[in-house]
Order: sequence, then C-alpha cells, then structure tokens
Amino acid sequence: MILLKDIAAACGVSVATVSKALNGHNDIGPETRERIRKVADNMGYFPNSAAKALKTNRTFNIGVLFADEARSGLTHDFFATVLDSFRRTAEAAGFDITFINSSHAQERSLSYLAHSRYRGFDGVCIACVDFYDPDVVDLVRSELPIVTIDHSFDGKISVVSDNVSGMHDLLHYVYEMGHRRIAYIHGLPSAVTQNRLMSFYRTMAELGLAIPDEYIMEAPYRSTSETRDCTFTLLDLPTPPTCIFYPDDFSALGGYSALQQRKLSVPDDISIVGFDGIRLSRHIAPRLTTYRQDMEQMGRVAAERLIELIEHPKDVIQEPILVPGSVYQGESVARIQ
Amino acid sequence: MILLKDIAAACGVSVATVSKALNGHNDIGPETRERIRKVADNMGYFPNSAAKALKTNRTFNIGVLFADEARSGLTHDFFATVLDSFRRTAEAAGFDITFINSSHAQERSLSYLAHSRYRGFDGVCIACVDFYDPDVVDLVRSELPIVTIDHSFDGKISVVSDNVSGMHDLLHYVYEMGHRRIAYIHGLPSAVTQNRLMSFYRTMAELGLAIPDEYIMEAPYRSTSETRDCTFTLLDLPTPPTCIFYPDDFSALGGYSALQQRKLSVPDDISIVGFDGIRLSRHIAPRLTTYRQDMEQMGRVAAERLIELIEHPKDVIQEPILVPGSVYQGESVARIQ
DNA sequence: ACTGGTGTCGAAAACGTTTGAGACTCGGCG
DNA sequence: CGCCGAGTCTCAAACGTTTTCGACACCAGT
Repeated sequence: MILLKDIAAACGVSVATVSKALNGHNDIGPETRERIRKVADNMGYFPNSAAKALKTNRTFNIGVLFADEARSGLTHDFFATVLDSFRRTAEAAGFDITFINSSHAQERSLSYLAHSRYRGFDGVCIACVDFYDPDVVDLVRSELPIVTIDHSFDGKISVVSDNVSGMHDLLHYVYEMGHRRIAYIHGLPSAVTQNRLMSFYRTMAELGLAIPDEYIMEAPYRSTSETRDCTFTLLDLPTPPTCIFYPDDFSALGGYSALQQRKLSVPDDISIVGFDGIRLSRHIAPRLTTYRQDMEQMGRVAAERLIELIEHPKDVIQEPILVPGSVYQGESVARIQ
Repeated sequence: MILLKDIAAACGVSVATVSKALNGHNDIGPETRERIRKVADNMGYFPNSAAKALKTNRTFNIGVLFADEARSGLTHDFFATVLDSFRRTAEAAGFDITFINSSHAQERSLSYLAHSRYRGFDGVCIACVDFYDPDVVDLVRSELPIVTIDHSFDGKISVVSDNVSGMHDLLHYVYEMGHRRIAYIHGLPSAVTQNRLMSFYRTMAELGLAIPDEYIMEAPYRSTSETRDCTFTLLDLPTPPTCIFYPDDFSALGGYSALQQRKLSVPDDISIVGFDGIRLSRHIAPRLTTYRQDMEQMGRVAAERLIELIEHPKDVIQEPILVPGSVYQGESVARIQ
C-alpha cells in the first residue's frame, strides 16, 4: 500500500504538497503538480477512502434502501431496472452504491438511519419499501440528502412515474380499440395504486363508460395465482369484460394462464393490459400491451438530482419529479366491433 | 454526532476505557462495562466506520462485481436472485455490500482492483462478468479474499451450480417421457456452456441417442428473438425434434413464441425445456420444465465461505463448491408414444 | 514486609489524509 | 531601498478510533 508519504519522499516535497497537488489546489506550482501526479501514477497510488472520509466527512458513497418485502428485493424487475440505471449514473459521477440494512451483527441492530450515519453516506435513495414503516420515516425525516422512488414526501425529492396519465392513456387506447366493458384488477393499497385507481375512475367517467362493481378487483402486485383466480371470476360473470387491466406486467401472466386453461385466446377472446413495461412484456407471446415506464430515466434522474442535492444543498428545490412513460401497443388487445 | 469522548466524559472514564468496554475487551470491570454500554445506548452512540476502518484495516464491507454486460446487470434474474441471497447472509453477519466499478470520476478511472483497495473491501464476490477480462483476472489474482460464482479459478473459492448433472438429469427425464429426437440450442461459449454441452453429448451417448448436427444450435443467453429463429429452423427440418432444449428459461420464451406463431401447441406438438428455474418459469402457461438451480443456496454458501475466508484465512481450503439443483417437472414436456 | 500476580484503568501514539496558517522567495512598485 | 503582494511550499493540528504499555491498587503467599 503506497502512501502520500512515499510520494512525498520520492519527489522531495512534503505530504501536504502532494495532497494538494493531487487534489488540484491552486497554491502548487504547475510543474511540481505535474511531476507529483506523474510519480503518483507510476507508483500506482490511490488514496485511502477511510482516511479521506474521516477528514472530509465525505464518503462518496450513496446508501440505497431496497427492502426485502417478500424476498423480492433485487428480483423485482421494475426496481432492479431503475436501480441499475441509478447505479450507473451515480458511479459515473464518482459515487459508490452500498445497500442500507438494519442487521449489523453486533447484537443490537442498527436502524436504517443509524446505519446510514455509521457508514457516513453522502446521500440516500429509497425505493421498493413500506413507506409507512417508522424506521423508514425516521430516515426520510433526517437531515440526510434523500431521494425516494415511486412515493412522495413533503419537501423531499421524489421520482415517480406518471401513473395518472399512464392509466389515462392506456384507457384511451383501449377505448379506441373499441372496448367498452373494461375490468381492472388493481394492486394492494399504496400511493401508486391510489393514483392509478383514481385515474381509472376519472377516465372511465370522462369516456362515459359504466363500471360495474364486479369489474373492480384487487390482487397483490407480481402475483400470478391471485390474478388467475380473479380472471376466472371475471370470466364467469353474466356479462364478462372484453378487456382486463392487471396490476402489473408480471401479474398479467396470471391472465394469460387463466385464459389458456379455458382454451381461450389472447386477444381474440379477451384482451389483456399490463402496467410497467418490464422486459418480459415484450418477450411473451402475444406481446403484452402495457404502459412502459421509463425506468432508465427514473434511475438516472433520481441519481442526478440526489447528487445535485449533495453538492449544492441550497440550490435545489426539493419536489416530486414526474417521469412520463408511453403506451406500448403490444398484441394483447384486440380491435373489436 | 456523538463520540467516544462524550461517553467518556459522561461516565467519568477515559476514551480508551469506553472503546474497550464497547468492544468487549476483558480488561474492563464488568460493572463499568455495563455502565458504559448503558450510557452509550442512551446517548444513541454508534461508531464512525471510517475512523474504525482507518485504525483496524477492516471495513466490514464486501465488494460485489456484477458487470453490466449488455445492461443486464441487476435485471439478470438468475444472478439477481443469487446476489439477493448473498446479500442477506452477508448482512446478517454484519457485512455491508458495495458494488465494485471502474468509473470513479477523478478523470483517470480505477481498475476493479484499485477500486477495491481504495474502498478497503474485506472481501470480494464476482459474478456475471466476462471472466477473461484482464481487469477481472487482476482482481482474482490479487491477495484479497475472493469468491466467484458460476466460474472457477485455481486456488479460489467458487460456487457453481451442477450443470453437468443438471443436463444429465434433464435428459434422462425427457428420455423417460419417451423423447428420442432431442435438439439443444446452447448458449454462447463460456465455462457454463461447455459443461452443459459436454454433459449433453455424454448423456445422449449414454442413452444411445443420435445427435444430428442440425440439432445443435447456438444462441445468446436470455435472448428470445434468436432462439425464436432457431426454433423455426428446427421445425423446418425434414425430421424435426420432438423436444428442444434452450439456453435458459428466459430464452425458452422464444420457443413458446415461435410455436404460437405456427399455431402449434406446447407441449402437444413440441416439448420445450429450459435451464435455471427462475421465477418466471413457474408462472407462464404451460409451466416450463427446467433444471431449477438452488440460487438461494448458492448466494448463501458464497457469502458464508467468503466470510470464513476473511475471518480465518488459514483454515479454509479454497476450492470449487458444487451446488446441486433439481429437475422441475413443469407442463412443457409431453409424454409421447 | 516484600514479592509477584491479577484485575482495572489511562496516556499517548498511531492509522492516512486534509487544510489553514504561516514561511520563504522573488519581482515590481513607490 | 524598503515594502507589498503573489506565488509556492511546509508545519502541524485535526478527524475518531484502537491498542500497546505502563500505572496503580489490591490481595495472596512467603
């Protein structure tokens, strides 16, 4: 492990000079700076992040909270994609990504906030968690720079996809395709669910369409068995819908499965609509019609804004950022009449 | 931010004593230790990881290299699941997980190894990368405790799933179901591919089955369009196979899609076999017959062994660990004759 | 009474870096 | 000639821990 001291010795200058030269301070002569840098490179020097962090109170490390609701932390396609994009932008800006957790062996476990302070994260990104968990709220309310994904808190930056226009646009598309009897199996209660559901009701009213009570059902996100059952129920109705909206793309597979079991075909017998636009939706047959959220942009914007907030806490206004998506016209919605 | 110093003042002892009490050294009186611990808890103390790391050369941080081949880093279902399990075990043992990357803003980018040293990782886990990348090889050959996943290096711990018996068992199952004309679309060259392919040839020979050259094809992992094309080619053969093996579960979707386009049914007209056992395979219709790798165990074992290696470098023999899986009998293979 | 051991505790150095306050040199200007 | 400012560079303290070594007290055994 080679240190500032070694470079100083090799160059015949003091450690302070080396440090300043490497950090680009302007009270070092241009030629000595270059000489020092050259030597440092040759010796394969890199700083010790711990020492640097200790002195500067900056770790260039961002904590990511990605809780394991039902073990689907990283395997949650939507969030994994967002996170991946977040990570790439953060890394390009020189930040590393570390997961926040509350384990931490030494008997008494740390809270998310304590863990974040312990590691000295410069900022924190929260996604895919129970936002009502007091431990999460503590973290959000702390003084740390924070950005949340798919959920908004007052006075904090959040990046949310445009669920309202998403549902609006999808419904309009389906309407254009001639559908009038539209059912919606929505996800379990959450801010996201509320927005979509609200938009569903409003848009249906706007289109002058009736919504029989039996057309509104509920199922967990990313579950296929439950949406499968819901689908059967809908099919058995006296007047079944011609099109069914599912909580998300993955759970729409439950619809495919139910229909196939009844020897019905998508979309000829019934049309299916998802939400998310995960990779899968474009690879199943027939391709799923869905609202494609711009996960890449969500992750990127989240990282960009968070870093801005870290670097210039005063200049950035903390408010929700809406990321628009677009209707993906797959093959799962039939034109009827 | 509350420090050792503050606790020391509050307790009327020295910082040294507080440090030792909190770390459980045995040269501190039991009653003072308890007193100090209580006060520390009340004041909400937690250590400063940077200072601790600086002194002890231990970060309790594990680096994970998960490269972005084709942007599918975290969205790679198989590796995401393994990583998630790895992460849970590591965190339970008090280790944090940080991604290794080679960006690092300050103009000249760090190598993976340099980055790992910069952050002072106690150990490193490598998965889902090009193992022939010289930068990766550098990292592997370093003095750091390392575990690799799905690829073995001499003298290093690696956790690999049992591709050989996986292919063997799958073939036997399909044989039992009456299939004799079996095609294999294998993945692009890699250690994993080689093992599976080798096992395929050997087991077919063992079963006394012929393998027409046209039955062996190649397609990238996790691609559906290419496997779709391959499927068409196979179907158009004078004597098409009755069963097709795909590189992995996801790419098997290409098979489903091709068959549906030809108005053929799975498995009545043709049988389909995947490899991996990702979540998806159990949720599509008909359910995919595949070899289910025990990703949870792979991640857990990788973490356990790595931590062992970190804690007791001398006691652990570094060698590959084979994790067995099991044939998952879905609905995509028909019994024939 | 002296020795040796044991059990508690504290002083201080060290880890590798950053940074403000000064020190020195050298021109240029009044 | 003296002074000032600009340009370079160094000193030394500091960040929050851990850890070695020694100090001190107390007790048992001789």
